Amino acid sequence: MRALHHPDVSTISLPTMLNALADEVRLMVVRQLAEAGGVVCGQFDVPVSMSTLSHHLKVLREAGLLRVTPEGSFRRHELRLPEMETRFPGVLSSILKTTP
Amino acid sequence: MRALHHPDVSTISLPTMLNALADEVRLMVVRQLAEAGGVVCGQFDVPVSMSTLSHHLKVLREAGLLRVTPEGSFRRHELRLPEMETRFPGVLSSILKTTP
DNA sequence: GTCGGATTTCGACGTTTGTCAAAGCCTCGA
DNA sequence: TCGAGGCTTTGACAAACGTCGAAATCCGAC
Repeated sequence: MRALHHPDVSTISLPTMLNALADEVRLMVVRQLAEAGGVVCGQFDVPVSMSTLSHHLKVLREAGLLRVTPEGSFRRHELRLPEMETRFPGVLSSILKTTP
Repeated sequence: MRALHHPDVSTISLPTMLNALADEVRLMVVRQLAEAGGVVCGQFDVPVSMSTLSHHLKVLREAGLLRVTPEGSFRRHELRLPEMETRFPGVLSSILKTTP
């Protein structure tokens, strides 16, 4: 398995982060992660195909919002909330507080 | 002058708002508005042509972030911060607190 | 090693986006 | 009424995006 790249949050720009969150599907993913802690890829409840979900997860990961850890043949996804709060205080947390 | 449409903030979705803010130029505009209060179109300091700026202002207005009032031959732009705070508490204000 | 399940990558496709120059529209003042 | 200034609209274009199915990859179990 190729090592997954997780950018240092200090290198993430605000537009990059906001762009990652400015999509209905990705917002669903982030909300589900915030609620459930770690979520395995196949367990997200989203109305798109597996390959599209995979694409969205990549966008979120490259924007510094997700940490992905292989667990056997699964992949566990977690929100990098503490780090994002350090980089952009209040932004992600206030977004998560909005009602879907 | 055709009447300018300002959507009711209650009809704005979070992705729409975030998408409007997920652009370097539009973020510059919003920051300048937050600092200066009302800003006339021609006075924004952005690295794009007038027509492109006009396009970005339209995106921001349609996302409920701006109120535009004709003043003679000028157009005054204001951030709809209080309304957006009601709709999505903390989101816009925390974004404005980040350093450019 | 091989099979099967989980996930990603690859093409491909249509849509949306950001950009500019040119043309158009509005308002004010002469 | 005419002209000029301020802004928007139009038309064009390349680039980026969201989507899918099919093929490829990876991992654990048999």
